[in-house]
Amino acid sequence: MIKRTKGVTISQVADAAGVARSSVSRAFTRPDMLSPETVTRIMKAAEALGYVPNHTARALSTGRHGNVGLIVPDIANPFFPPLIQAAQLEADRSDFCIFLGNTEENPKQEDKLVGRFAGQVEGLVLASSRLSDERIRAHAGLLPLVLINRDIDGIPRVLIDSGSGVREAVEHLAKLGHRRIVYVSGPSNSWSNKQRRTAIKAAASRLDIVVETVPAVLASYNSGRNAVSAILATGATAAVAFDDLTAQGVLAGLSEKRVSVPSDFSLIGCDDVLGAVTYPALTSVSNRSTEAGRVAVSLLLDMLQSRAIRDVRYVLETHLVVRNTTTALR
Amino acid sequence: MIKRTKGVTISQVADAAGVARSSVSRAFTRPDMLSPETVTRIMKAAEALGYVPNHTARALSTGRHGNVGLIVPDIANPFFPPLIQAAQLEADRSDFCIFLGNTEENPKQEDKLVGRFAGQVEGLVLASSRLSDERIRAHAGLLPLVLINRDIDGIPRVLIDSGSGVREAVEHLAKLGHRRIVYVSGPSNSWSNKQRRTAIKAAASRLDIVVETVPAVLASYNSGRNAVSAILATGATAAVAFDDLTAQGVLAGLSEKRVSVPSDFSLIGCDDVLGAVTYPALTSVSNRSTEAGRVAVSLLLDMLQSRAIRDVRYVLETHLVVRNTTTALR
DNA sequence: GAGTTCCATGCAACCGGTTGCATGTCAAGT
DNA sequence: ACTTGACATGCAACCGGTTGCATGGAACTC
Repeated sequence: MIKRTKGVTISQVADAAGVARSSVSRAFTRPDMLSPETVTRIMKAAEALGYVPNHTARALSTGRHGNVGLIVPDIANPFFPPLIQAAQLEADRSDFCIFLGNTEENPKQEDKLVGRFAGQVEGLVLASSRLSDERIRAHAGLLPLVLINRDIDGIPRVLIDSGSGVREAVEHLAKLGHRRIVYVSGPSNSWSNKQRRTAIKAAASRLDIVVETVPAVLASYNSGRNAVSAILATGATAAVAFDDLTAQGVLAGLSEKRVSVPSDFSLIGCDDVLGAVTYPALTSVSNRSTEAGRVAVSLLLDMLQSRAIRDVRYVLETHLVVRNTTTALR
Repeated sequence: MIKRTKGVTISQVADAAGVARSSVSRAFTRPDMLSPETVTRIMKAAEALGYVPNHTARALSTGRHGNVGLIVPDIANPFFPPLIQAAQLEADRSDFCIFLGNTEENPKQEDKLVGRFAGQVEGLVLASSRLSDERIRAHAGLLPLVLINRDIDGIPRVLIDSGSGVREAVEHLAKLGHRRIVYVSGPSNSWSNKQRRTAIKAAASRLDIVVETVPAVLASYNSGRNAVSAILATGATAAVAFDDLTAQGVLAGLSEKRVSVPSDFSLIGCDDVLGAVTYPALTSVSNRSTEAGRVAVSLLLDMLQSRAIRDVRYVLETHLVVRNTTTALR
């Protein structure tokens, strides 16, 4: 059986060291205000008693608890773990802790989480939020907010411009001789999906390539797989998928239909989350999710410091990473 | 520019409703103690002012803040996201929030995070902790702790018994005619790695199969890929890898050496995190990470309720999921 | 040696809730 | 009509820190 030791308070330390509570407090927060001897005496007493400042009490009186929240739609989507990791690391550098929320792609759940987090975090990062602009604006009125992959005026945001990479993807396919391609689209309410579809169409029309869109409903392996018949029906010779997961599903679906990649069909993913880890290595549009997570948290911490909200719009460009699922048309 | 509204306090609501602060407090926490009319009057006033109870203040006086911590060694390892997701969901059901910590496989960082979390969480789940038994015991003395994939007497723990699945894997290979196999091992300080290696050796010796161990240092794609030469040098016809990531690396390495899977070589992964999402579909040992996350949090919440620590040892069995990377020896 | 500064420390109010106990009111019991 | 009890509400202490201001003594000035 393990017994719990309960908290040592500042008063106990003060008694032990023969000083006032305020001095103990200052020994920990502003030691320069005290004489060095007093500080060491207090520290010794604190050490001996095993004193640890109570985070909650400190938060109550200062109003700063050193926590930030991070809300993502789906942790299981491989796009997010690196983002979360980077956010965590960045927060850690400033001794902040991260509250993590997963919304299951559900705006109601997202609203609920924001509410639960508000009050225990100093600020919030919303990644790929599924909330309406109005809801986001409303939340931003209550606490500092930074968005990732949502573009709302007046709210600091970090945008991964997959457009630039997608453009390269189309150019790459054009150079390989493909004239008819498919875009396997993702969730219709996703900002990234709109961005990618728009970029593809623009690039294709510029290069005189025909694009058809096949919807994959969700960004998932199975949707990609189920989309294969529709993809082949278009007569296209190459496809760009909304993300790597979808692409991987398409890959599997094609292989089941004995269409081999890349000799019979070229395929490009987005986000580059699986490309380097699977076989055949997927040609994909790089994502900058790590930077996005880092920058978003760093921006948020800046806001907390300066107490001012600047209208930042931080754009991260992406590029095509060519691997082994694309080849020249014979 | 967005301006922040600052907190409405219980006193303001009390004034507005013409009652004492304590009544407002009770209206929110124990409405049964008040007359229904008073409650509605208070609620109306609160609503009008936009009052939201201050979580921190409440936590300070009650000692309960409704947060639990979850610490994992590597979010980017696909084993963990489903675990985190399930933990989150379970916490959510009881209106708890999750603090997430990522240790980068570093015990120092883990220790630091535990320290930072303690004091703002009511309890902690340590998944695949890299800490020593002593450190874990020490932490368990300070706050309620539940372990995942660490087996320490006296501390509640959830164990994923990959042994059972690994045994099935060896039996499967034996049935296919393989007599000489390789275990591509993972991090040496990992509990799961020990468990898997032990299970393989036991099963193999029982079935009269030769096992050689090839280390892959880290559980990663590249380590697996680099291990291929050593694997082939053993003359084995099949391999079981520490996890799916490693297996995927081995797959890539084999393919580079023109060894095709499964016709020339059979390969089995562990954790089943990629098998269903890549091509060719990887035969793998199922993981139960979702259940593990859910059960661990549920156990922790139970502990918090009853304030008692039971010595729970919850074991989740695993099974082999046969897909397309294993075949009979010709 | 008296006046002025400056520094180290203590005092006490405050952050925003919760809760044990006291008080007052009203209805039921006899 | 008087007691008794139940119930609704208020009072004030408390959770564990932080911080503006007051104080006292030492050093410094002239």
